[in-house]
Amino acid sequence: MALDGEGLLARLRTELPGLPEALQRVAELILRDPEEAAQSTIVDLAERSGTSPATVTRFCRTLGFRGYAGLRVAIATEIGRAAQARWEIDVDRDIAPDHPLQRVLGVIVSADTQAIRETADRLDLTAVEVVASTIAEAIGSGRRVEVFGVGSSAAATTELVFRLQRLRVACWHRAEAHSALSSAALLRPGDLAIGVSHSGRTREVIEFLAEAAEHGAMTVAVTSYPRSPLAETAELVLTTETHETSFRLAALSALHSQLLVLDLVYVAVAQRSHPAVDEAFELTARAVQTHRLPEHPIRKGKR
Amino acid sequence: MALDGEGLLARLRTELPGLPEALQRVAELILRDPEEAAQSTIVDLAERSGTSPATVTRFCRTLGFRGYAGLRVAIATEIGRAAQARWEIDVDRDIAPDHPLQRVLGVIVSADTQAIRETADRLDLTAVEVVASTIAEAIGSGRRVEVFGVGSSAAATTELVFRLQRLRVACWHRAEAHSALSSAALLRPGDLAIGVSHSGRTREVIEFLAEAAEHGAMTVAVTSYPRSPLAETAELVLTTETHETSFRLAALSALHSQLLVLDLVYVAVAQRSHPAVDEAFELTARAVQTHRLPEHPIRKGKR
DNA sequence: CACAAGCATGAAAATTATGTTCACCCTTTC
DNA sequence: GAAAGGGTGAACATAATTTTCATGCTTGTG
Repeated sequence: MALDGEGLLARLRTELPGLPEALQRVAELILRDPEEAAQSTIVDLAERSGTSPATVTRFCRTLGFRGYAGLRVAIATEIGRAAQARWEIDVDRDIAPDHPLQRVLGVIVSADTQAIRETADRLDLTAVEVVASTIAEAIGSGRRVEVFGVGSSAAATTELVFRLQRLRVACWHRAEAHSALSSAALLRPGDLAIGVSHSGRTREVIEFLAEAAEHGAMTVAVTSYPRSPLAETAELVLTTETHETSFRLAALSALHSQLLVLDLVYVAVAQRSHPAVDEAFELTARAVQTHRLPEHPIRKGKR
Repeated sequence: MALDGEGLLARLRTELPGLPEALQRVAELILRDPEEAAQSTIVDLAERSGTSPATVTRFCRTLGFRGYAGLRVAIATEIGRAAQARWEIDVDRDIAPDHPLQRVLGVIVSADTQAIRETADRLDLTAVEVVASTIAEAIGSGRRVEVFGVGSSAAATTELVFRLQRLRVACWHRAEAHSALSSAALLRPGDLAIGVSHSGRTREVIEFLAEAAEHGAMTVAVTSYPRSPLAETAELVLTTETHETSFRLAALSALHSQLLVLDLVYVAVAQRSHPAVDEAFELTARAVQTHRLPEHPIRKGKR
């Protein structure tokens, strides 16, 4: 969407503590009943929050809107969104130690789904296209794909590699910085290096991409911050949006965003390597099958 | 909302032919670009539709709104709804080799978000409660937590372990079946074993849980099939729903569901281990910090 | 401690947007 | 072809929004 109020309510909640007192009162009022706020005139809002219209205007400006109308529309948009998505009613609250599980779950779900949706909204499909084609070309051609991510991002990279290998892509994930750097140094033009880091500031990953670039490989960054050092180092950037409601939540949902992006890359590669690879697909599926117990009629469980 | 705009745009389209000419022009303009309409003042709208403000007011009344503000909010709400719905529509389609990326993305997003929501809907919170408390008790008490999953599920388990370790839980993830079995054999009453398998039929994982149970550990299965052998082996079952639109998609979104469940477990443990652990949390965050390049000036969001 | 500098705030003025009235025009109908 | 009736916009009235400005409060400094 062009003009977005995406996560407006979330942002309000986040920024609320940093706001001057009068503005806080306005924010609270809006958060307490967004629907009503969207209907109110600026005077209403001012009165009910015990402030003045001038303050409300300032409030809008502070949030980056041109004026009250902008805020109103943004709130209304959010209401529409929430109405459509049942789970997002509880949107964007933070988690406190004493919150019941039901609520915690609601918060996590909304953070995750919103992260996924926003990532999808803003993803640069052209870049994905390029990445996928490059990987697809690497199949059976002796070209290599090196993927690197540490900490939480490692889960995403492992998964990508695991899947790409099923497609017969010569693809590796390095568990630690040293071997990642060595592998990067062995890359050549035509090869591909993918670095994943939520913050875009993980030194090891940046060095990994830089090393790869130096040796002529194409470099791709997967990060939430398109202006981070990692992004600047890379040729192509795939942006993963996250909901900055709280630091902890952002970290959790970042993984979902990363997976989404990498899933798409994976599927796109599978599409582009058709049909030679469909076979590889089936083969690996069958190999795994033998480790599974046979499909069987369902036993009536005790639980 | 009192006068709601449910399907406002649809209604406009329906009623358009029956409207007088000037009002039609207004309706068309709105339908052509609802977003822009929501941003415009009544004068803008009048000018661009070649009518007068008076006409636009009449238009609002005709539709049952109290005035222009009402219409505006209704349009904005619709926009939000549409934006949200966009990712929900594509459900139940499959992916074919020739589908464009945009569509593939839509299918993946809807499969993932739906999997997340359904998992949340059906999750047995009581079981989560028990698991979380057990893990929380394990902190600093010499009790152990062993987690095992192979293939795709390994990503989820690695992540869980990574996070739990930050909370000072004595927690391990085994990379392969043999060491998983040995570790399971070393478990004792009070310890916990978590086995993750989408299908619930991965032999290694089942054996792992069985071994753990034999030694008196509490056993938890995370699987999409609550009546699978894995589930029957385990004491507690956390069910991850997936959308069975296609085999491939189910596998992709299964990971999101697993992550959701394990995220919840993680947060629940963090809650229950407060406050001794808040410190551990900060500490690890800081240790990682030094590997990051310094934070840089934050973009104060324009608009 | 006095004082300046800097913000936050609301009162009131200025501007703009919105709603209302009314005169006109174009159909339609008899 | 005249009267009735709805549709329309110009002009006005009202209300909402924005801007300006004076004031009080905090913060840092000599």
